[in-house]
Amino acid sequence: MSGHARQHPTIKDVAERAQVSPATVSSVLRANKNVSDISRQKVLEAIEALGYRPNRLAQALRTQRSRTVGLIIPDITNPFYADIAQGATDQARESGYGLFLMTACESETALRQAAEELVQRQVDGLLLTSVGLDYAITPWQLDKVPYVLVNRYAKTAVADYVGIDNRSGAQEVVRFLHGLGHRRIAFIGGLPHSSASRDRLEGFYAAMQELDLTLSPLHIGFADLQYDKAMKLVQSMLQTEPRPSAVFAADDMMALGAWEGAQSVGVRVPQDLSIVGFDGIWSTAWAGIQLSTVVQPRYELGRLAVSLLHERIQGLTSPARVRLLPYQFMARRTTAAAPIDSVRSIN
Amino acid sequence: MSGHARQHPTIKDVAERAQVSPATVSSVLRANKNVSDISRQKVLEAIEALGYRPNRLAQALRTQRSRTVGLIIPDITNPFYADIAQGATDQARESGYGLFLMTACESETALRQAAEELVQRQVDGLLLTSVGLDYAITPWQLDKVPYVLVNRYAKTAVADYVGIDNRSGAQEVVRFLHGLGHRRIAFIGGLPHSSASRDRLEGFYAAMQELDLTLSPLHIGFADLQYDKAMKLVQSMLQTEPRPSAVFAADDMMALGAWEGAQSVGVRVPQDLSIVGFDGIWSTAWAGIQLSTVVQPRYELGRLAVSLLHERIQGLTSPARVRLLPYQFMARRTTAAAPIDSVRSIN
DNA sequence: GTGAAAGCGCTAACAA
DNA sequence: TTGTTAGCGCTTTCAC
Repeated sequence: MSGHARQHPTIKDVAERAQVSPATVSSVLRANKNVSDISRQKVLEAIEALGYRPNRLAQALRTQRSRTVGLIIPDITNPFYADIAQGATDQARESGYGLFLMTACESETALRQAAEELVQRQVDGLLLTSVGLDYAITPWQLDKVPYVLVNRYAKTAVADYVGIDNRSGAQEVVRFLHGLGHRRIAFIGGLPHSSASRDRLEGFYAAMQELDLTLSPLHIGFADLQYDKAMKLVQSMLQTEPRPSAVFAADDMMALGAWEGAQSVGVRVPQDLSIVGFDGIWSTAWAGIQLSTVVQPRYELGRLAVSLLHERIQGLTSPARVRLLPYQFMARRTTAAAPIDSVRSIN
Repeated sequence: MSGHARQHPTIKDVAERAQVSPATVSSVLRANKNVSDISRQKVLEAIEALGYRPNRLAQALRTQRSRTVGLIIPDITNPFYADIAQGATDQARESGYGLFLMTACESETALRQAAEELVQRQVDGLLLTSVGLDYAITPWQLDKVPYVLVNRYAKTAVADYVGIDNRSGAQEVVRFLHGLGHRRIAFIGGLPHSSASRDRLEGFYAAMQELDLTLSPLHIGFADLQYDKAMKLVQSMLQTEPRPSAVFAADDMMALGAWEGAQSVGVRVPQDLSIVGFDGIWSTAWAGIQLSTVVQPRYELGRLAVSLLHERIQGLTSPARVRLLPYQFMARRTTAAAPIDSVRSIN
C-alpha cells in the first residue's frame, strides 16, 4: 500500500488495482510468459486506467541492459557526422535502442571523458567516430562495453570498423585530375592522427608516385577539417610559384574553404584552379556549389555501425570485423582541364 | 561478500576494500558530508585500485533524478536543428546533464512516441523543436516532466518558449525587397502547422499589405521545408505571367532549392530573380552560396533552452516564459534590384 | 564521523 | 498460472 499522491504509478499500483501480483504485471508487460487471458486483461485495464509507464531505468538496473547506445562524434554541426548520426538513430530505434549523444571535440581527453560518462550511464554499446582513438580506447578494452568504430579506426583497438576505402578513393581523385591535365596538385589534409586522413594522404602519395608527379612541400598542408584554416592555407599556396592548378582537400568542409580562399585572391574555380573534396556531404550537390568530391554512404555507415554493435551486444564474439562500403567519385563543376600554362610546364 | 568475477566493482566492493561502510563511500563520492580525511583517503584509494565507476542508473533510480534531458528534433541532418542540438549539448554538459537524442519526423504520432519513450527513460526534462505540438503535448502536461519549446510554440502548451520574432523578421525581408524595387514577391512557406512558418507568413502578409503590394495566389505555396519541393514549386511559379521578381522562402533549405529551381529553367539569380531565405544556416555564408537570409542565433537558442529547462528542473514554478533572441537580416548575393520590366509593370 | 537498514521500481528464480 | 522473495547499485534517514 503506497499509493497516495505519488508522482507516477508503479508496477505495484497496477498490481493492486488489477488484483494480481507485481510479477504478473511484469509478465504481461514483457508479453512473454504464461499469463491467463483473464489476468492479462485486468492488468491491461489497470495500466490504461492509471496511465502507467514502465520505468526503463529500473528495468535496466535489474536486467543489466539499458537498451541504450552511446554515440560520440566530434561535432554534430558537421554535416558528415550529422548524416552518420541520423543513420545511427534510425537503426537504433529499429533495433530497440535509445541513443545517447555526446560531442567530443577532437581531443583525446574529451573523448575519454565522454566515453567514461557513457559507460557510467550503462550504455550497452558505444559508437566512436572521434579521433584520439589510438590512445584513449585502451581503457575500455578492459570493460565489457562493446564498441564499433566509424570512419576512423585505431591501430591498437580490436573492434569492428565501418568505413570506406579511403586510400583508393584518394587515388581515384588524383588519377582523375591527372587525366584532366593537372600536374601540380596540392593536398590539404585533415587531422594527421585520424586514420581516415592518413589513408587519404597515403592514397594521394601513392597516386602521385604512380603517375610520376612531383610534389612541392609547399603544396601540402593540414587544416584540421576547418573551413577557415583551409581558406588561409590555400591563399598561401596560391602565392607559391609555380602555383598548383588543382587542390585536393581531404574533406568537403576544407574544400569549400579552399574555394573561398581562391575566390578571395581572385583565382577562378575551376578555370584557374580545380578543387576536389571528400565525403560528399549533401550541400556539395547544391546548385550554387556543385563540388567535385568522393561521396561516402554516410547514412548507411551509421546504420551499419549500429547493426554490428547490436550483434556484439547480443554476445557475438567473432574477431573484429571490417566493413568497407562502396564510395563514388563525382566529377562536378569545380574541376576542369588544367590551364594551358600548367600543362605546358610539364611538356 | 559478493565479489568473484563480477562485471564491474560496486560501491560495496569499494567499501570492503577500504574497510568502511557503503554509506561512507557514497558520502565520499558526492563530496558532500562529514567524512574524516582518513576514511576519505582510504575510499579514494580503493576506488582507484578497483577502477570503480558509479552506476548512474542506480543513482538515478534512488534519487529520482537522471541528470538527463531529452532532445526531440525533426531531423539532425538539417543544419538548423544541428546547430540547436550543438548548443543544447554544450549547455547540457556544462549544467551536468547528459543528452538523449530522438528524431521525430514531422508527425504528431512520431513526436508522441518519442516523448513517451523519453519519459519512460526518466529524463528530467524535454526539449521540443518538433511540430504537431498543439495536439501531442497535452498528455505530459499531466506528467511532471518539464519541457521547453524551441523555435516553435504551441497554443495549448503553457511552457517556456525560446525563439525569435519571426513575424518582424519576415516583414523586414519584404521591406528590403520592396526597397530594391520588387513588386511581385512570391512566398514559399514551410509547414503550415508550425508556429514559426505561420508567423513568417503572417509577417509577409502584413508587410505586403503595408506596402500596398498585391499577391497573386499563384505566388504563394508551401514546400514542407524540403529542398526538392521548393525547387519544383519555384519552377512552376516561374511559368506564371507576370512572374515574380523575388522569392522569399521561409527557410534556407527551401531558398536553396528555389535557387536550383530557377537555375534549372534558365532564370538567373539575382539578375532575373532575387531569393531570400530564413534561419541563416552556416552554408548560406559560403563563397559559392552567399544567400540573403535572416540569421537566427541557433546555437544560443539551444543553449538558452537548456538553461531555462534547468531552472524548471530545479523547481522554478513561475509562469511560462518567452525568450525572443535578436535575429539579423543579411543582404548577400542572391538579392539585387528588380529587373526593369518588373518595376515598369507597376508604374 | 560512521554504519545498519530500508527502499527507489523493476525482474527472475523458485514455490505454491 | 500465480505469488513470494530476493536483489540490481545506489542514497538516505537515523541510531550509535
